[in-house]
Amino acid sequence: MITLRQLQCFAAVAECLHFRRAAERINISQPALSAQISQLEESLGVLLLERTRRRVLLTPIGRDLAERANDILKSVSDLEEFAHGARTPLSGTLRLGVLRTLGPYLLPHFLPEMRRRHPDLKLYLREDPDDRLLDELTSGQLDLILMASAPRNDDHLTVVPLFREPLWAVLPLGHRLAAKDSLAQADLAGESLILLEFGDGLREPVLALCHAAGSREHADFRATSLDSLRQMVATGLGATCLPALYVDAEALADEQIVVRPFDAPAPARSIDLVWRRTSARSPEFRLFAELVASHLPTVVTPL
Amino acid sequence: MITLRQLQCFAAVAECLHFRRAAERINISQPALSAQISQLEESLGVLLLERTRRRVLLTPIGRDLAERANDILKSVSDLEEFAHGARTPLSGTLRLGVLRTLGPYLLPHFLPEMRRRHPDLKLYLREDPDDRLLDELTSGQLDLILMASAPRNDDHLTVVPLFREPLWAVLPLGHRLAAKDSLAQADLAGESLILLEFGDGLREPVLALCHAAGSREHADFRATSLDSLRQMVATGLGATCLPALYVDAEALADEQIVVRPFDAPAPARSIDLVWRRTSARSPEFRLFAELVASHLPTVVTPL
DNA sequence: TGAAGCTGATAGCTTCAGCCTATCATTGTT
DNA sequence: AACAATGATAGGCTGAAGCTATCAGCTTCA
Repeated sequence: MITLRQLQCFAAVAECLHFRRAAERINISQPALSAQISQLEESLGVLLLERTRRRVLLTPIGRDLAERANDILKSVSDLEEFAHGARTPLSGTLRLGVLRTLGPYLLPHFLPEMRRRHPDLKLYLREDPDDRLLDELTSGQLDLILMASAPRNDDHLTVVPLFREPLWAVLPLGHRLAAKDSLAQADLAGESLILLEFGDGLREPVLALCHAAGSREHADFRATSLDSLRQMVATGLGATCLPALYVDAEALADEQIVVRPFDAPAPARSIDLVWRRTSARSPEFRLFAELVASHLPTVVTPL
Repeated sequence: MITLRQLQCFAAVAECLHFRRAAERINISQPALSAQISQLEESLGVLLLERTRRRVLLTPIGRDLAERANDILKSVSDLEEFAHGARTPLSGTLRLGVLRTLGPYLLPHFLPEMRRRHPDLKLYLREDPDDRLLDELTSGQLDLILMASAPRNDDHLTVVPLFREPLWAVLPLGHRLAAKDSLAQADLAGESLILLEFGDGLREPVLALCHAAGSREHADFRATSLDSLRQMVATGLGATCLPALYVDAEALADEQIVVRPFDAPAPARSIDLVWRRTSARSPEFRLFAELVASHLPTVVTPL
């Protein structure tokens, strides 16, 4: 195996065409440089330099190889510079997983500021159900995830609570509860609520609400996205609960539905930032958490 | 400075995500590999791997660097392979200098065969006057030159005589000598011959011929190329002598002029192949010489 | 719950690659 | 003929890189 040292020495000689000057340039003695060149020629099985006692010339092969050597040395120095630059926090590539019911409504609040403060950060975003997110985090396919109610009993994970996101009641036009400005949970007694599938961090808190309020899940329909849920409500299929960030971003402007807050204590889901405890970039991830926390809209409750 | 060994070790671990298997793959012990990785992380100032006792993951930076490391290793292995392949004779790039009055008429005779037998040889061609060719050869800008009457007293050079190229008399239509099938040198007595400038290996032998035959250089005209020389003769400006390869390739078909050979011993120029004695590729150059010599047309005399 | 089996890290030792200084051998210059 | 410059060689030292043996943390399974 040839070494970078050999290539470095060779590149120096190829440029200076003079052993002593080349040796001086890379701060070694002339014999040491001679030895490196000899070894390179030996292991390549090719004469790179044409030595007259009086001067040095590159052989034809030497010319080609000198060019390649310089390219390689440049790549190495790029790599080193890249690694050095990567020590600045929140730069490089970060693979962030996020719930489908959360990402599109939360990220716009902090991504512009993130880009402003950490222009070298490249975010790879992946939306998945919570179980998949956890799998991908622990298997190393993701570095960081945003999810609801992250598991607290797994000491491989670091979980940073970010905020509580309240749920809002979403009713068809002309619903009996639409007349009230805000609802108590008990107002939903007897209602059939349309729920999401598992995995988006919403089904569970709404089911809990049902249990507490004495309502139940709509028997015939189960939605697969917040938008379809909203549209199902708009067609009069029934009522539901939607998270505050989505309501704020999408539902308030929809005149086909009625949106009402709950009285305190409002039902809510908890959003956490999670990473592997062993991750080398924990400090950066805490920075990430702080940045997200400081750019939350007023519809959610910081923790 | 990081080393290729470190990159190689890192690339192996990045692929296997397992120290022992990676160590086995590159045939070192696991502790040795651990040490290499540690040193790489140390010198880059960056954690590349996330070590759980149970398994290994790449950090985000590690992923980027692994890709770069693989690129670099690939370049190195390409370089090695290139150098290895370059040991086959007459491959790679060869910078050949040649006289302007020779190249276009000689090269077509052997270049096709050269390409067939040595498909990996890339020829860089340069046409120049003889003094410039010698300068460029000794300064290392050329590897090999084809010229006339190369200097025999310079023991920095290896000179291989290739062939003698006879000169032919070239006359305007209706010239008094056009009636003869072939000329004796003395037939030119009293003629004014149009000559080339210095440097193309033709002026000197024709001047010698003038001296021997009792003719002289045309006082008013001196040509700068064989084609212009031919055209000057065609307009009746005077007679001249042109080399056999040119005559064979270009002048025989020209009906505006008359071309006549000389009786033996015909005036001629000697063509040599020349390289620096110190050149590492001397054996290949001898091969080159043989190939050229074995593809000469019958109009020249092999040596 | 405790033993067994992985994992990567560490310790102690050996070898050899890489470097230095000093000097040689060749060649071109004065 | 003496001198200067250049790359190669010799001898000796240091430290990097490798090995074997072992440790320490974790998982698995009886």
